[in-house]
Amino acid sequence: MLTGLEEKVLQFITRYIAQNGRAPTLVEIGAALRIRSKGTIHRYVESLIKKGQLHRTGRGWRGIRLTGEHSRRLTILPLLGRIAAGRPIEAISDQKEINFSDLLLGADRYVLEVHGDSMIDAGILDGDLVVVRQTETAENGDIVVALIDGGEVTLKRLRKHGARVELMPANRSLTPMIYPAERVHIQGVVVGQVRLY
Amino acid sequence: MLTGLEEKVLQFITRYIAQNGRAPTLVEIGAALRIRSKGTIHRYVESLIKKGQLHRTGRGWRGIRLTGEHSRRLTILPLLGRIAAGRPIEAISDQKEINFSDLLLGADRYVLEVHGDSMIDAGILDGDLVVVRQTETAENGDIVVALIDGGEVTLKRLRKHGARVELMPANRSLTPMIYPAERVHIQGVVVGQVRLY
DNA sequence: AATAATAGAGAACTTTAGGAGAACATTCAA
DNA sequence: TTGAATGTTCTCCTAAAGTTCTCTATTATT
Repeated sequence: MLTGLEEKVLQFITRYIAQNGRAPTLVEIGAALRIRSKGTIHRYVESLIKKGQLHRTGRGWRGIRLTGEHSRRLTILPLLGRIAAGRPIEAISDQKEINFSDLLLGADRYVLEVHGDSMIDAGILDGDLVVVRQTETAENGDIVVALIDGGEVTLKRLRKHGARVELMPANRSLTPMIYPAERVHIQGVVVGQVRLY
Repeated sequence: MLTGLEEKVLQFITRYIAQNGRAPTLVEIGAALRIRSKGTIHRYVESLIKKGQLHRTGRGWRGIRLTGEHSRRLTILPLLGRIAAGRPIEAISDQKEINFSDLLLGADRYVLEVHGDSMIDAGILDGDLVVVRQTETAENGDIVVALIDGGEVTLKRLRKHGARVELMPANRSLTPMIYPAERVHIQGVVVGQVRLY
């Protein structure tokens, strides 16, 4: 059973690791809790270790870990909350994590740089990168990399109408392209989109 | 467990190898990290070898390699070419690679889920994830996470006008918000945007 | 009232991270 | 072959961090 302060120390350590990827120092913990003494903080940490909430890796600085925490991968970043782009709301702090491995892993993934504006209404801008999963089949509504007549490649939203295939740009000023199914070969499906600022 | 500097050395070596196809020299590593002593760098490299992050091929110059486990981190995907979203052009096949590590690396990065439509004209849609670099300073034109009056958080494009700060939504139907500089605190700058389909 | 648990301060000490650089050995390319 | 570039092995140093200890105060329980 944890005391009030032990609970707060543990919460702070948890949040710090989630945000910074490494443990805080004793002084950093103390600063957060308005405690000036390193010795006092040290006592709490030792107590939390004894109670099984924390453990130590080696004996260097910042050498404490949460118990049971799976090893952090570089592709996992903390999801700190939701931010309103509409009207201001407060950012929520929770424990979720975003695993980019889901987007990146797999030998069948590759990246294309998008050129042009035809998918702008789907939030895919000129210069964006799209992560594509290599496949020859796609569902209605997927954004696909389509090979037309074996020569040209384009990025469009797919709509199948029996023997005909509609490749729909996401841009109000452009019109859909309609082809017989045999002229269009799916090269892959967009599974993600990334933009670097 | 790696120390802060060990982590930086490893990141630099990883990036250097990805860019140049061969390992850096000790002096090159030192120059990147503003460390003058070869001996100090050598100590870090030895430590990373002992900790299994690097290994040596023979003993020539530039004779270090990334360990198998490390190079298996799939933050690098092949960039196969450009795809036209406007009118069809052919996909170019070249050797470039996209290094997502640049986006993901660093303990100062975190992710926010965007809620709302105010950045829609910048291609940031409701539900998108933005990768934020924690900082208190930003340049004109940056998309920033701004804390207003210490209470509310919002995502907007920054424009500074002397003592006044303009937070501009990227949505034609919304108007900019203008505040005295002291009411607005920058929490971070958007360095990337990711959408998972 | 006595006791135990909780809580904080801080002094004194040890250990670790990190940096500089000298001296020497090895490797590579002109 | 030879010298410059690179790698290796040292020692010395500092600041930051962790550890151990004592002293004190408060609060709840018996």
